Amino acid sequence: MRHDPAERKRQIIRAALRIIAEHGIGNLTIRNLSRSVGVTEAALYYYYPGKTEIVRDLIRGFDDGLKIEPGLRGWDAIRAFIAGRVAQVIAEPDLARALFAEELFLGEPESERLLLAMMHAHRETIARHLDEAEEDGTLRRGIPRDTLFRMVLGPVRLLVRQWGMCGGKFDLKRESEILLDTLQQTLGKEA
Amino acid sequence: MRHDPAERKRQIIRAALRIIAEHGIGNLTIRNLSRSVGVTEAALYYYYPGKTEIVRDLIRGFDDGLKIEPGLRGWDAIRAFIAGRVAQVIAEPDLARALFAEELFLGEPESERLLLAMMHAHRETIARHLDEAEEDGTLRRGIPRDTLFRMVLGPVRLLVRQWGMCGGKFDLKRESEILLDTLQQTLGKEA
Amino acid sequence: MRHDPAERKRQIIRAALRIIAEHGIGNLTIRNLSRSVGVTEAALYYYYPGKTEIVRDLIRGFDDGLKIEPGLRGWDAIRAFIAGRVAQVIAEPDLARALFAEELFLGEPESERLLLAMMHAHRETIARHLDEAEEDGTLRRGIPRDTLFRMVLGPVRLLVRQWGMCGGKFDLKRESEILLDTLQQTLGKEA
Amino acid sequence: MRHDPAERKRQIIRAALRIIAEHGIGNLTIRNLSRSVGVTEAALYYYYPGKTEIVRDLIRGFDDGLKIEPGLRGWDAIRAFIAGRVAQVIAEPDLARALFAEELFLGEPESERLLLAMMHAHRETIARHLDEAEEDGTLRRGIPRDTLFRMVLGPVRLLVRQWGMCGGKFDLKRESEILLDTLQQTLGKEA
DNA sequence: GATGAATGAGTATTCATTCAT
DNA sequence: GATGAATGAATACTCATTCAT
Repeated sequence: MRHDPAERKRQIIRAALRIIAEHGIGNLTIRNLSRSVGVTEAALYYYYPGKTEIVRDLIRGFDDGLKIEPGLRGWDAIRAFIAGRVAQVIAEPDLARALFAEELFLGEPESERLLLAMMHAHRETIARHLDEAEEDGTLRRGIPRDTLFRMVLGPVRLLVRQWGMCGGKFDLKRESEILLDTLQQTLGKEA
Repeated sequence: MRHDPAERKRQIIRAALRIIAEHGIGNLTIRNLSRSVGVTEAALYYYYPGKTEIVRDLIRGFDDGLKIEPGLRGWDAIRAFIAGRVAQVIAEPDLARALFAEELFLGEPESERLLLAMMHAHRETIARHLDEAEEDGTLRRGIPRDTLFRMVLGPVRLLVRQWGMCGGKFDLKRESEILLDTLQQTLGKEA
Repeated sequence: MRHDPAERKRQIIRAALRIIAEHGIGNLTIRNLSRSVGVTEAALYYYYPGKTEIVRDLIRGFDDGLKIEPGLRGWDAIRAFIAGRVAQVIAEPDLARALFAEELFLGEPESERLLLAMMHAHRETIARHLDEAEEDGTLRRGIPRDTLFRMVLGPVRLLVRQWGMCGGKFDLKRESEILLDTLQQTLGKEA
Repeated sequence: MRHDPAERKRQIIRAALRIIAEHGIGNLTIRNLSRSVGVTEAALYYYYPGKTEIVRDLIRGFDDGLKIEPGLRGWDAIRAFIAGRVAQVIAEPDLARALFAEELFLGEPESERLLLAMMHAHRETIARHLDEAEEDGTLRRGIPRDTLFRMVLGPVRLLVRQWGMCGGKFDLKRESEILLDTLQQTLGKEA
């Protein structure tokens, strides 16, 4: 059982993520990756047809298990979405270095496309829930939607990256809750 | 005179930045760089001892011309700081792709250190000015300083990256002003 | 029974020949071969100890079923020999691409030796029958034996290769008969 | 002077030809080639963008210096053409192993095309001169043109290959003259 | 100020082969 | 009879760098 193929693939992806987080994408080579997994370079090609597919799987992992319960709306949905991200990053800390670093994958057109599609989908989701919050009267009116989006997601992205860059030295979950409370408070209907 | 060494170096850095922005850091090779500049690969070594030093200069360029007039304090200083960044990015649009992508330079320890130092310095500066704003009564009390920092700089970073990734399709200056107005308004002393 | 070992081996050899004919000997890899046969790479090693032995069998196949009825002599024997080659090539068209391409198997010493031995044997056979034709008075005197051999077998080789390279677009049997008639006529006793 | 680039390129091509002749095209690797030339593998890429271009130049060399003086016609032209080939092969004996082995380059589409084009051009040339010989009354009538072509060039090809495979053990020039005399005699107008 | 020629280490990938199951 | 998983050595090619000129 130690070596069912799906598990090995996961092992490879995890190792790839760790290399990116620790030594940058420039050091994500087949050699480094195979060593990190503990097999030969050739062995990787038994599981993946090429490096491209490894990176593709890695990027797809950015979205894994990231579903908002469909019942939620407005701020609740946004909080759930962000809590999901935070949980994901805590579960796989190496994600924090790569998750929001779209530039990393520049030059590999397929990766670029994948990432852009993901970003777009997330923006749509958040924007929809911000609209709901406005309707519900729990969000100030008059702020342009794009600005609003940046004010909500910008801080989250920075928070996660800070956590990644300092090696998880602070309590990400707690800080994210403080951040969201503050956002909700300052962006909420003014007294 | 057209090619005094300092100018050539600047030319090299600009070409490097363009390559990173357009084709990713993985394509920043001595060969590509030399072709982009229009000289031989060997010629680059006349100006720089090696690739490392080119990247170092490139990163140092991130901070060039980024001085807040010393007279300012509180929100004025913060706005000036961010306006400076925005002006810098508009002047050199390729910056937008690399400026906040600390992960790009992972694996080159000196670059990492440089970037972290820059980030730290900026955080100190902003934090100081946020303190001033609190003292001046133009900023809500009770928000932890780190959270505050994230809420101000996170959106700016995201804004600049969006502008970079969409190829400068919107008016960055205007959007940054809207963003700052909104920030100042929502974070300001409540009613 | 559909897959008794001998049949499988023949199947492997046939597949190998087809690969060489269609994609060149550089594409005769264990992987391509196994896929073409429809089994795993490892499975080939059940039937053959290695690639070398596969190639050896393939070359041996060049001579399979190539027997001149012992009763014949002179031109009749030569015609029978060549008709045999032609029939063989028509039965297995991929042969036409490899049969006379001794260079293909250079670098594998055993294959080289095998091929040279085959060529030598054929030359002896043909030469003997040419001698007989001279004795019988159906062949001009005065032409050196080596030249004679080249004048008879050279055109046949070229004919077969042309047929192979154009994908069997003309009637090989008919053309070979025309060729032999003409050879016999022009090389026969002058008026 | 020892190292002007054109000479180095010629040196590379010659080495490549020698490898093919001695060890087969399967051993024409960048590593073997570079060692044979006496430089690093990387150095080859200074002169050629890739292996493909080396092979292309090599094949182009098959046609180098192969011009029939335009004044000649009929048998004279054919003899000149063949004498040219023979001289070429004697000057560069490794050619003998590769010159007529079209199969060697199967699977590299560009090489295939190049070779086929060359073969076609030569066939046209020879066929034209055979027509002339018929007009001039120095060639029997009634032999189909394709057959005629095979009867003339087939023996030449075989002769050259025999010379190549036995390592130049006999006098190629002399044998080729004997061959041509005999051809001209047997194919000439019958008494 | 800059080039042409070269190198050694590294890149992704493919090869024939092995072996426990 | 055959497979799945793996390997070590090779493949073509690119990298940053050097150095004589």
